[in-house]
Amino acid sequence: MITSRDVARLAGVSQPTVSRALRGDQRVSEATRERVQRAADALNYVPSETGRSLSTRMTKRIGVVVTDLTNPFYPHLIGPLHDELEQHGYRMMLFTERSETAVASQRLLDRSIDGVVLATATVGSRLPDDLQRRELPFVFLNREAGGQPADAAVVDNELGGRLVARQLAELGHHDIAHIGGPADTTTGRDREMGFRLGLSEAGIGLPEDAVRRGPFDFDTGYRALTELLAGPTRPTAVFCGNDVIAIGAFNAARAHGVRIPDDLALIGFDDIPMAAWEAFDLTTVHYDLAELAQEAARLLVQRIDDPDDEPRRTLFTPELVLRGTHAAR
Amino acid sequence: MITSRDVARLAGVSQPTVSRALRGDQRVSEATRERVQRAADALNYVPSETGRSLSTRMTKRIGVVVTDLTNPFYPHLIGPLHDELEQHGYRMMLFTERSETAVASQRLLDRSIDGVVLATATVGSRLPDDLQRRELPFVFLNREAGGQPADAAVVDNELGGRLVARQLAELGHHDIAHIGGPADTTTGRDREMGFRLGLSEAGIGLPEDAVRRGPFDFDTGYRALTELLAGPTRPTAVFCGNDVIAIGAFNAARAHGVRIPDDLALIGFDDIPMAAWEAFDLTTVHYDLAELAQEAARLLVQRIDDPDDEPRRTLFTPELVLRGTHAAR
DNA sequence: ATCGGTTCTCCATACGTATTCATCCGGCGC
DNA sequence: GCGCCGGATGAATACGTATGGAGAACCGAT
Repeated sequence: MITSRDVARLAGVSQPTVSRALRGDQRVSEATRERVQRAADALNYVPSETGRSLSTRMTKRIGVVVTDLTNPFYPHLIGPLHDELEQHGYRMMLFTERSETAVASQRLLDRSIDGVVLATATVGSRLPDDLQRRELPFVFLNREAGGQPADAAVVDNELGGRLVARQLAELGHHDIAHIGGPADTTTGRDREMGFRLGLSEAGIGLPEDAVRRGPFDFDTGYRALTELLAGPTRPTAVFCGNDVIAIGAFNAARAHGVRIPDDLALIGFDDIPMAAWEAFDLTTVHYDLAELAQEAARLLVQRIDDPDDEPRRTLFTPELVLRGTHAAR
Repeated sequence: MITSRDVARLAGVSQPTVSRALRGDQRVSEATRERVQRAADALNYVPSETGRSLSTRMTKRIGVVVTDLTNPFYPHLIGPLHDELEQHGYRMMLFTERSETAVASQRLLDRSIDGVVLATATVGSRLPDDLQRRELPFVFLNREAGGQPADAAVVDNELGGRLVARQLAELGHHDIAHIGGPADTTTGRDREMGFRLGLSEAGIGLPEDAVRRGPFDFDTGYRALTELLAGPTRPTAVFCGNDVIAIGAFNAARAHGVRIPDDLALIGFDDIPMAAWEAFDLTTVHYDLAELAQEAARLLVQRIDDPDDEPRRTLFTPELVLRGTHAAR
């Protein structure tokens, strides 16, 4: 393996000079810098990231914690996140939070990363506390965990739910159902809360047996809608906790011969690109997903640069996108 | 920061003993091991991954190179890949190969990873050569790059294309089109080649203006089908280079009022979960995507353990899944 | 010629862990 | 009581880079 010593020997300088020259330190003369650069090129030298990390105590790596990668929602966060982090000189390590075991959190705490993006926080989670105790900077993306105030890039989920409620009320719906995300996620909880508030402002109730909850995935929507259709009072409208659930519900509707939007209005949340496909043409709640991820990256990078700043929470304002899956009653 | 020295001091032993004790080295007595373990627990000690890497010259990290994360295909590779790598004690770093600049490949060659999974190889790419020159183990996943023989987990794309051709021939189609992937990918090339061969065996031609090519994404399918529908001879069947293209084409068909499968047969490739959704019910070429990714992980881990083994190429056999997007002419 | 002040380079060392080799100890056989 | 053996531990060092402070070389001014 080629080290900075080899380069130093070839260039006839010391190892520290190589280190400084290649990083553009002003204290190295132009002539020396060129000589070193030539030697480095000749040897195809690439500085060891590990050596550098040990010395600087920075790894220039960020851990990103998600649960299920195959959920179509996350790639739309991870993609922009990756690019934004790269722009700031950071690379991305992926972690799945399947089981929040001690072992798993060890892997975050072994100083192999400079910070963490929590994209799938749950309300009871101990992970944020662990990170705080270790002084490992982190930021919430999309969901929060309650508890201590911390950096976060999130959507005004309550407002989003409220917008949907108003729209459905305006369209004349009364028998309304909700297929929401898990109760221990802020996205699940707040969207439902806003929806309930919006409905009650319009004088519409949301009985508990018209509410289903589950993971933010296709199956949740598929199964829950199947159940709702089999129930005593068929809803005429369903608000889904996110687009992936809505698309699950959409497919269940099709499987049961229920026409959308004539028989059933369906509204999602997130406006992932798939929602706009002709096959679905899903009415949903829009916000800038890429911008959300980028903001999280920026917040985290700033936190790393300045650990003692006040926590900052960026709240994105959602808006309703009216497409083809809603209709008047 | 807590180091092994702190643990050593508290336990009343030397630093090397801490290192040995915590890793279960047999040469440490049971009594000492317990004492060290208690001290480590008391201090919440987590060994520094960086220090360890510098010493062992292994990082237990694998780089995964993809192009576009938001393409719905890749998550189905990355998810199982992540899990399989984790089982072998490796973590995953994500790289995007947007521009194959020198800088980008530096990031792979700085010894911050023990191996690379190339999921989006292109035929002309210099990257595999660079890796080989640096003796950095790598494996091709899904696509190959031609050139030197190397470890690879791939599907028999030619057979897959041939299966589709036979099926369409059997259904009586004559005016057939193909919307394929890029010509510089083995998946694009070989699927098209197999398709051509299969068609010609059945005495059916595939004129060049019935073939469109582009990235394996939604837009390629959408745009290409729109063009084909506007052409002089409308095809009655289209074979798409993968499911994502097929779903793009599906949506274009819907946008133009073309009924599937009555007006147009549509066949994809990969059988990603989305293909089975009722909304699409896509006839496609199936293989075990998760197993493919896992095999790539296994091949890479073995290569790392044994750098001088013969290169191994695992070829998965695809089969046609008949769903609802094909019909007899 | 001496001095002060730059400018450039090097020496020494730090970072945290793993490993090689030496050492120490007790126990055993003769 | 001597030597030997094996088990357990410690001292020294390696891994590759970055950095603080010291030193060398050079310049211009006096």
